[in-house]
Amino acid sequence: MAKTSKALSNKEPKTYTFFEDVYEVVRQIPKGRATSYGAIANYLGTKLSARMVGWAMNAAHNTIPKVPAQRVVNRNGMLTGKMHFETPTYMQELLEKEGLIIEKDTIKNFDKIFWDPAKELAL
DNA sequence: GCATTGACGAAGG
DNA sequence: CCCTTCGCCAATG
Repeated sequence: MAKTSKALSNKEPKTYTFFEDVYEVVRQIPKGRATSYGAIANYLGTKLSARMVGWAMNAAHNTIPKVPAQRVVNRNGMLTGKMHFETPTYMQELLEKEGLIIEKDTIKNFDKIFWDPAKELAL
């Protein structure tokens, strides 16, 4: 699990395990909850590279079904990636529809709705 | 093949 | 408390 693309650089760079793992976790985030890149990275064992999670999300735009990336924000609860959506406001709208409260591009009560995969999915 | 960048995060000043 | 720097790994120029 969580193998790097280098490890499987056979000639089919489509088996991005790391990316798929990220998508899988993100899709399991319950409605009305949110998590951070670092939390996912921590769950995947690459906590020192939370940036890779964000990088994975960048490619998530082509995945089917679409990954609810709006539920993934930075450790501050800020919608840093909203600019990568179809529209800069789409991310916030989706979250608000799920019952979350966004204030100044930041999720209110983020510490309460925070969903930690390493804890909730804790195996 | 080296330098820069990036949807992050923790630490230091 | 705000801002800067460093680390991490992969992709891109």
